[in-house]
Amino acid sequence: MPELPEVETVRRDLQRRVRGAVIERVEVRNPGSLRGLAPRPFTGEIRGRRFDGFARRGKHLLCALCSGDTLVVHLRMTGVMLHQSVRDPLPAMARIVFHLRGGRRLVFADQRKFGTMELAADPLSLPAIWKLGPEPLGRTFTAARLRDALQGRTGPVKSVLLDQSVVAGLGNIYVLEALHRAGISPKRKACGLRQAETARLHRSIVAVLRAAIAARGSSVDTYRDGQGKRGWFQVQHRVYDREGKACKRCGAVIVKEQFRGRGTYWCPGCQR
DNA sequence: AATCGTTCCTGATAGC
DNA sequence: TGCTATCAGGAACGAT
Repeated sequence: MPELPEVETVRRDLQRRVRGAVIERVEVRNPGSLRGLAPRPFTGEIRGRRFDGFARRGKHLLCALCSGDTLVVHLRMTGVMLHQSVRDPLPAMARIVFHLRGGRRLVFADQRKFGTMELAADPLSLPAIWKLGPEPLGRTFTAARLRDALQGRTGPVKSVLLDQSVVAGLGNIYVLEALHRAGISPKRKACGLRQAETARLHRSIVAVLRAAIAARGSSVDTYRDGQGKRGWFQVQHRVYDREGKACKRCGAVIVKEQFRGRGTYWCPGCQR
């Protein structure tokens, strides 16, 4: 599923290939993807505009239009943003299609229809954006800041790291991968981590995200980049989707358990 | 204020 | 073989 590294990969693809493109027409094939907004004002505001640039905040893709408005996209579990030629077959799960001048299009496809997009004059006015915690690859995300955020949180560290107001952009895959690298069990109480463990966790989060971006993300299931290609970080996973396999660090068998309604992978041998 | 369960959705898959 | 039940999960939401 698209988390920070996947959304960042798509952002870079679109920045390189779609920036400057003019939208001739918007096709709304699934109005539900527009988060309750009626299709008519949506298409009307976008038609004829130019994509000025692509930014990212957490897992949100921010598409700036020349009108000053921003198209805020969240891919959730199965969303993809595919830049293709009009000669290419339209994906079966195409939900919103931006027909671009010059024979190309930008397709928002989404199997499970959980993904959303909305138009905002100022993205910071959206709760989903202003409530976000620090960018884990930004200067404000320090070990001290992570330690502060975990203080007073009695829930399991895995759940707390999935809270987007603590750190922005982590999902199930990278939380579990970071916890393994840090040697910390997902079930540990967040506020119970020692300072050295918090420091290790901070380093692990940064390291795993950087490595995943370098590998263009994890294509465990439906994730694809802006050209429809797979990422390859999944082959570097140490716990996620590795149930029953040997831990690459200590050799113990990786276990999977439903924990708080989510599949949770960890190594009982080296995660304490 | 934090936390927990529920809900949304549909293709893939396991089980019979 | 073919059908059906189950599963995957980010985040909003309501209840506690």
